[in-house]
Amino acid sequence: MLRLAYKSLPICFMRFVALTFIMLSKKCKYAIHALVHLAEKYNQGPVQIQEISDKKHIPKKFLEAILLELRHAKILQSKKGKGGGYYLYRKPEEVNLVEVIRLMDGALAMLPCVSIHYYEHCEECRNEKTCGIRDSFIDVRDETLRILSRSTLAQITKRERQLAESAKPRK
Amino acid sequence: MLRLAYKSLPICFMRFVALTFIMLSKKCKYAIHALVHLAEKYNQGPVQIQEISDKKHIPKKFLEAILLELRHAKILQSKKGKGGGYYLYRKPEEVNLVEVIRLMDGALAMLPCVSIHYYEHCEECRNEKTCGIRDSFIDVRDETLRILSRSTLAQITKRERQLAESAKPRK
DNA sequence: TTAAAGTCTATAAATTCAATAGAGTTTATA
DNA sequence: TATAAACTCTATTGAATTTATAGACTTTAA
Repeated sequence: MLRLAYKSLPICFMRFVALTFIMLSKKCKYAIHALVHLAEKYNQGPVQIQEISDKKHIPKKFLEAILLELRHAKILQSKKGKGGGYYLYRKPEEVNLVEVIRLMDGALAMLPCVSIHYYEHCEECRNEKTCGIRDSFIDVRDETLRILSRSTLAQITKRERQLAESAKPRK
Repeated sequence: MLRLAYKSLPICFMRFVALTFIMLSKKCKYAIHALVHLAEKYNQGPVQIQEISDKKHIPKKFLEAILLELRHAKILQSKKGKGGGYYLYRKPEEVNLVEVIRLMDGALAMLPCVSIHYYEHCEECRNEKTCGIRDSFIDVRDETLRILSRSTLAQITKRERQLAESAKPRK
């Protein structure tokens, strides 16, 4: 994720460094927003890429590729030809953020050596058994998984309706 | 963080894509490992860059820049000239992973719109007040902060000693 | 005075991210 | 059955970031 946050540091190559954040990629954010849009339109027929692109301000060509990937993962289904478009392949309750993030960005863990799906041996610690750093990141991973697996498209759209309701001016 | 995990996908530009993970950068991992090493040698005089580089398998020149940055953040102190090196500026109890990660990689939050230190308005959701996506990521952020702020260098080295002890063969 | 060790500026190579171009295929419907 | 709408797929590009290296400079102990 690119984001310019200028730091004044004496080291040349770090002086006007754009801080990279440990954040979701744009691709992943786009995917989530597109899915939420489709969840709102669940059971209302196919939605065109152009509509999602317009509503969520996502570059159309980039969105095409993202939706295609979601279709291959059997999260979305599409209908080709005139009157076609994309729609959810499963119920909104059955799609959670863990699956979407893993598909788009890969591991949820902050270190490869604590990742469940993308595990990789850590170069720096000689002995994983006695590495005191891993524990904290295992805890973070588990909490993240717990929270994001509860966040389904159904839960998100429900929450949006609640927030919209409470934001309305009272009679 | 670069890591090659090949996916077989029909889309050309995503076929042999190297999955990017939402992970700590190498720079940040190196920083943590270097700090743990210095915490182990707390109050034992300056430790040379070369020693840390050798022990933790970190490229020396890269490590130099990292240690310098940690010194500017008043986490480390250095001694120049012969017999010089780096040592902790504060007690190991007073350096936690939140500070180190924020310094090296920036925000801990997974989305700019839920970040405390690097907040940025979200382009995709028109109205932040009624966005149903933010809540989950606020929860993740808070749990991550809670866990990593408890992870101090003192806690990590203590844990390493415990693990080393329990890994020993019984008499 | 000299060797050891950190400081600093500059640059390079590899990789990733985000986006775009354009031809091809499928389908509803006039 | 022709046509326009809409998804599918391959390919490529440009910019930015990450990681690493080169080399001159400064400080200090002995």
